[in-house]
Parts: sequence; structure tokens; C-alpha cells
Amino acid sequence: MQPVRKDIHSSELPILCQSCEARHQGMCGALSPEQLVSLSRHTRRVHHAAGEELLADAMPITSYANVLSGVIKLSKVLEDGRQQVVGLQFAPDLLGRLFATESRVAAEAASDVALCVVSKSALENIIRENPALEHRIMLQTLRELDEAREWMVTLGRKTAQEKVASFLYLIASHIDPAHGEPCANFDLPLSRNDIGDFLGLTIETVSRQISKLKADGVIEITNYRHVAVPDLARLRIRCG
Amino acid sequence: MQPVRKDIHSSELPILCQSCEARHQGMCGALSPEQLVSLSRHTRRVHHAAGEELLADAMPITSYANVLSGVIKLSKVLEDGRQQVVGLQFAPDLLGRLFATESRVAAEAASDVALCVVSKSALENIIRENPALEHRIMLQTLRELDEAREWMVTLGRKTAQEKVASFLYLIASHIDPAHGEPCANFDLPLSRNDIGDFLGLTIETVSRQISKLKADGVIEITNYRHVAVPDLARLRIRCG
DNA sequence: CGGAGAGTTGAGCAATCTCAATGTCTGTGG
DNA sequence: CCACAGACATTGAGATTGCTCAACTCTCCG
Repeated sequence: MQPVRKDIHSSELPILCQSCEARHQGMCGALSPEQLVSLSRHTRRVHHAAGEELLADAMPITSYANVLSGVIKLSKVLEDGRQQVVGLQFAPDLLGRLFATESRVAAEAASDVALCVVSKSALENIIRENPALEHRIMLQTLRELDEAREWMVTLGRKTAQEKVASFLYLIASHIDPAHGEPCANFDLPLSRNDIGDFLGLTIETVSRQISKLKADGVIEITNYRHVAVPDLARLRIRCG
Repeated sequence: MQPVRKDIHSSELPILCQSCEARHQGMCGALSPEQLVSLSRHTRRVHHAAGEELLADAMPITSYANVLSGVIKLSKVLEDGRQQVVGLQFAPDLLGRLFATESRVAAEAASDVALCVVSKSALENIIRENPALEHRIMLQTLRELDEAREWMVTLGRKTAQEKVASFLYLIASHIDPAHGEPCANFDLPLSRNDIGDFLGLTIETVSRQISKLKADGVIEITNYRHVAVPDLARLRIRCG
């Protein structure tokens, strides 16, 4: 798309980007080495521990971030405290509501995460000069919208059993950075409480349904968090 | 953004566009008169009656369409027939999943609708040459994503009463083309069945909750479809 | 007037929630 | 190394919300 000019000043990738696994899949794949160099002057890598709040609902946004590893939980709460998780972000998703001054969701590190942070103005400037980058982000946004709608079916029309199976299948499908086939062996990035908030269920119902799937031999659980799926097709069937 | 050159061949708006009320709000607002002329060579205006299917889930997409008036219902169904409405589109939304070969949802005219149809390749070509247009559509997509997430809270965490109130408030807020303040007087674009499928409720529960809101004096209903809201703030409170 | 389609209402039932008790893991201090 | 606190998860029993099934009503239209 963008011709890659090689000259003495720009043919080298920035150090930060050289080791970035999210680069090819994510939005930075739309950038030439020169553009990466210029963008990387405004980025820095940061780490957050599981549980840290990254963004509060309705707070001003000052920066965006590319997810490099880990899982981020996006959620909204009603006045009386009822909470709903409205999305999960994996590498190489972009964190932060583009072109808005305020966040529309709260974001929290669900696991330990690594981010590549870029200031709001820097990214927006680069987008403005670089339609291919905006296009790439557009494709990501459209995929997020597809996934949100897929999830609305789960929330509105599935039973508790199907919801839990769908959640496990979702994680199996996304946790692997390669992002291809669903994975049969993984750690849950969310507590039972968060799973309940994602599925619109109580923690007790989530627990009961997980126990049932275990009793039926569809999954094996060790240490609460680790899941093994002997037969992904059988899990898939339980998704409704 | 785009300088508007006035010359004898291009200063006139296409006839179709002159009377288009969606133009300023919608994506066409990003186009200069010249660009509108060139786009309009590929567009045609079509009407559909309430109930007509516009797009089937998983079917190839051959064209996009701007909604000029009316309401479109986007939905998904599970194998066993359970249905979930995953979005409503009003003027000036763009119908059709951009940059995909297949639709991810089914689309049906919820009311009589007028559309400005453009072939898939024509719109994608114009987008390619015109980053400002893609940007405009990007903003619309981001707003749709915000709305989908807002609705996930309703589906996952609200009671039947709050769901129905939220639905009425949503319609009150969007039905007016001006799209500013919520409207106190409107016709429901959806049957009780569709409302149920939007809210993840049965038709009976929807009916009972509407009756309850009526009994409580929050709304007045005439002829099943027409709604009057004496005090929008009181309806708002019921949304949870 | 009568039939079809859409909506409402009622009664009983089932899935999920609430509340409460119990179990398991992890880290800390003696 | 063990005891214990605290967080998180599981399990049970009863309450509740929303669903199912069935009867009835309203409106439109021939």
C-alpha cells in the first residue's frame, strides 16, 4: 500500500517496534518504517497489573493505547451499581474511544497487560495525514461492532448454561495471540464476578453452570482459573 | 475541508440530492458538489414497505444504502429460531456491513422506508479516493458501537420494566429526524413481537410492562402503536 | 358480520436470583 | 512450618421474576 523507501535515516525500525508482536496484526501494520519512526517518538510502553483501572467512564481521554498483551475489560455501571461488561480487548486492539473527548466506558486491566501508549493529539495527527491508518482502525472498529452484536444475542436470548459456554468459547477463540483456531487450554482472564457481569448473571449462577459443564465432562477446571476443553466441538454445541 | 470549486458543470447539486434531508447529517455531508454529482451517477432512490426483508444474514452484499426515512431493524437468529434484534437504523445511517462480502445481520424494514442505494463497488471506490468520506463513516460506526454497548447494559442488567422504559425512551430520542431532544409523541416502529426480540423478553412480558407504565400514568397509548409521554423525565427515571 | 392478525390478561411453572453457609487457595506473621 | 485472615468460589434452600400456555379482546378489512 505505502511504498517503503529505504534510506539511511529511516530504514531502521524503532527499537520499541522491533519487538512488538502486535505490529503486524494491528493498526501499525499500515505504517511504513518512516512513519513508525515518527509515531514512535510519541509512544511509550507501559505495564499494568491485573485490577488496575485504565480509564473511567465519562472521564476525559488524553491518550490512546495499543494492547500488546493481556486482556482489558470494558464496562459500564448503572447509578445503583449494577455493572455490565460491554467488551473485552485483546492484542492488538486499540484502547480509547477515538475522536471523543470523554470515554464512554470504564476500562480495567483484567490480567496483567502491556500497552503501547500514544497521546491523543499525536495519534489523531498521524491519522489525519495517513488515511491508510484510519482505514485499518476502521476495520478494527467494524469488527468490534460485529462482536458487540454477536454478544447481544448471547445476552438477550441464551440460557445461563449457553451463556457460560459461549463465554468459555469466546475466551478460547481470542486468548491465543495467533488468533486463529480456538485454543483448548487456557487461563480465564476474569473472576467469576466479572464473568457474571459480562453475561448478565449472578456469580452463583455462573459457578453452578461451570460446575455443571465440569460434571458433564465438557470442561476440566484446575485452580478455578485454568480451563481444559477436551473437545471444542462439544463446547461449541452448548453455546446454543 | 474540501474546497468547493464552482464551475459551470459542477456547481449544481444532483436533483436527487437537492431534496435529500439526510445529506447534511449523513456521510454525504463530507462530499463537495462535484463529488456528489459523481456519486449520484451510481445511486438510486428506492422505497420499501414495512416488513420487507432488505438483507439476509450471511448473504453476499452487493450494495449499500443510506437511510433517508423510516426505521430499519437489524437482527440475528439462532439455529432454533430464537431471534435478537441487534440494532435499529434511522436516517441518516448507512445500511450494509462496509468492506465485507457477507452481511453479518438480517435487515428488515420496520416501517416504510426510503433508501438511497449505491453499489458496493461504487461506494468503496469513492471511499478510497476520499478519506474525508471514510472519516465521516468512521464517526457513524463509532457511534453505533457506543449505542450497541449502551444497549448491552439494558439487555444484561435491567429488569423487564426498565427494559421497556428504555426502549420507549430510545425511540423517543431517535424517531425525530432532527435528532436533538427526545420527542413526547410518536408511533412505535416495531410490533410487540419485535420489541420483545429487541429487549430479550417475550411478547407477553412486553405487553404487561407497557400496561403497567400506562396504569402508572407514565405513558398514554392509543391504537397500540401511538405513544404520548406527558413527562419525559418520569419515563427517564424508569430506565434504571 | 365475521375472520384474521395483533395485543392483552390470567394462572401456574421454571429458571434465575437472593441470602446464607461452607469450602479452597494464597500470603503473612508467629 | 503451621495457623489464620481474607479473598474468591461453591453449594444449598427458598423467593421472585419472567416464561409458557391458554383464553379473551380489539381493530382492521373484506
